[in-house]
Amino acid sequence: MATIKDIAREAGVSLATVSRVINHMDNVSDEVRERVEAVIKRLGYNPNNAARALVMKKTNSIGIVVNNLHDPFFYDLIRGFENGAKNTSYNVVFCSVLGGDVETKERYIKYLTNGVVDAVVLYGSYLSDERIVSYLKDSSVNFAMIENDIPELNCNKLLIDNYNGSKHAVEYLISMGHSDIAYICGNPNKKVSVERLNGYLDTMHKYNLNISDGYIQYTTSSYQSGYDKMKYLMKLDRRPTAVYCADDAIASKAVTAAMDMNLRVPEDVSIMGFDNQTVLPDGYKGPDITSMAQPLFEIGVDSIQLLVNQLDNKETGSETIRKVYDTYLVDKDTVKRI
Amino acid sequence: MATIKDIAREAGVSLATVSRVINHMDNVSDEVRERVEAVIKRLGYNPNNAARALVMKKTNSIGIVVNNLHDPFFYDLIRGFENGAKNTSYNVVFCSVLGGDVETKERYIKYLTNGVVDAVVLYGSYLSDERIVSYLKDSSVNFAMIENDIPELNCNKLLIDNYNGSKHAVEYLISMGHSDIAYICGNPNKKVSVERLNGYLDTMHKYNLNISDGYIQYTTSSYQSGYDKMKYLMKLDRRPTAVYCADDAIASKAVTAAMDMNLRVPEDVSIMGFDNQTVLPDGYKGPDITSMAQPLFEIGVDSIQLLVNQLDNKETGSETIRKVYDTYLVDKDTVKRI
DNA sequence: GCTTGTCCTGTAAACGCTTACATTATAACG
DNA sequence: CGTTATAATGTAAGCGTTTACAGGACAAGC
Repeated sequence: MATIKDIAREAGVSLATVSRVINHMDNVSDEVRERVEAVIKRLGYNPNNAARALVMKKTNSIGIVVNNLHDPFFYDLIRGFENGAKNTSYNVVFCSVLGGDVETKERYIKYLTNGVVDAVVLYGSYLSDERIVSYLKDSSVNFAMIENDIPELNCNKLLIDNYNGSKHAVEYLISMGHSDIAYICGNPNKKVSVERLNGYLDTMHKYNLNISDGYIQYTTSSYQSGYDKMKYLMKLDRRPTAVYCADDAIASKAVTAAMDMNLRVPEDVSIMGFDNQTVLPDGYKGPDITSMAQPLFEIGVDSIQLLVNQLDNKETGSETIRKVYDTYLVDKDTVKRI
Repeated sequence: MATIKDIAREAGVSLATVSRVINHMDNVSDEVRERVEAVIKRLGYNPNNAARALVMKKTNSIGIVVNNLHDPFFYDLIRGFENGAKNTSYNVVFCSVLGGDVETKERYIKYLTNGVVDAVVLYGSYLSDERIVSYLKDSSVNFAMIENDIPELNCNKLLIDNYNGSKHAVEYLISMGHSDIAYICGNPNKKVSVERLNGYLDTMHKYNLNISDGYIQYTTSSYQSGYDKMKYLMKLDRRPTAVYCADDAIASKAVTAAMDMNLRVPEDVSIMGFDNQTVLPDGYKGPDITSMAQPLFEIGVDSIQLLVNQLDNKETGSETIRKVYDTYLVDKDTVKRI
């Protein structure tokens, strides 16, 4: 690989002059500029980013860390990131933490934040790990956390109003005439699950609706056990007329379970989900699921552009933002009025 | 951010000693090691990767460049990359080129290959762009190209046998009693489309089957126009009994089109795809598509591990490999014997 | 006691770049 | 013609590491 030194020698100028040409500074004579550019072209020179990052303390890139990049849930979010980065001068790199493994997560965060990127977007549950939070707390790179409101962390936050989303969902079911509404909860250790659960509980209470025995089911791993929980619900003496699920992955399993029991959705049972996940794995073939949508595309775009703005305007860059996004109902084919 | 110099000062040792401790070299006395480690912990020190990369000419990371990371087509491939990287010491970063834009692609490749990663995996069509090929030709980082066989490029290649896959698909349809077999082709400027088309043509000829007028349709953008092409085919005087599609995105549109015309799949018309794409966008609700599967997960794993091996064994690392992967038939629900 | 070897530690150069500062050449001005 | 401003270029330090080499302390062997 040719270095700036090679260019300087070949062109008969100093290192500084070559650097000036590379960085398009205007205090170089046309004659010298052309000579240097010719040599750069001839030798196929490209500046070394590590060296640049070292001296400039700036990499012009942004990192994104998510838990299982392959998960179709990220479809809109990734599109958001891609579009947010378009027309900026920043390179965006994605890192995937397979299975959400904490060691790997920590490794990637440290890797990125030490001379590789200028800012990082984090998605996923980081609450559980004290080490990561305390590391982030005194890191000097800019952060944006999506869907994770860690009080002791003073960084940019892009959050979803899960509680009110849940409330909205339940109220919609009620408005459609349902009162026997069951709930299949996600992993109860996650904050998001608790928020959605609380939205369900509070709304049921608010409208004086009874939550019969067994109406609240907890999935262990969201995708798989939703199927069994749904079958359980459908066998209850007082069978719910509507089942609200903590996310669409669960809801899709619930629909499949109902169909496998020869129940029609939504004629025999209404089902609602959360996330409005347009891409579902495993060849789901039920009706499109009525769901509370998160504006993931918008959040993806916003998080990148927010960081770019902060990086480019160093003075205002110190103040972090906290934005809560509303969910919205997307009415499809799994809820019927009774 | 604390630097090695701060640690050295605080611990009362030289820079070299700190470096030795960081890199777990054994020629440091226990007493000094502990002292240095304590300071490192106290100051929350982490080594700067840019500085390291500069002096070591090694980043311990691998880059991946694909064309639209959000595309569900990449589901298995990404899982492959993730799993291939697991248990290695390399960090893997993904870069997405939105819309396959050539400028962006070049930018990302140059970014990665100049001091950011040690090796790069490329997926997608790079044939079209001379600049990128010639850049790659005299780059010093290791490359692995997936699904793109560029003769003048001496790098690792992981290829799909599209021709024989297509042959296999058509022979299967023939074995199921079909002889009026139409083909919906993908973008004919792509090599992969040509290979699959040739597989279809040669197999039809081999079995002396007539390709009626209009039986070969070309989609412009694979996802959208497949729908219209299918409708066109279904209106032909000599309506094909089977339609073989260049990929599953097209096939899913074809199935939808057939269903919208009140044709049953596979009772009224058989449809085959290519790629065995398990995750389809847009709430596809037809039957699971019989398709030729690419071993994308395996290719993902292999490409990372191949590069890791080459990087770790510098002596054998010079010889590049070229591996052609066979596709395999996955029989689902869109082909019927007649 | 001197040499030799071993173990630990320090010194300083190097990686490839940017940039503050110095220097030189040239033009402008009285 | 001397002074001064302006523009173009060069010199050298520094970014945070690693590592070849040197040096010192100490034990072992003669």
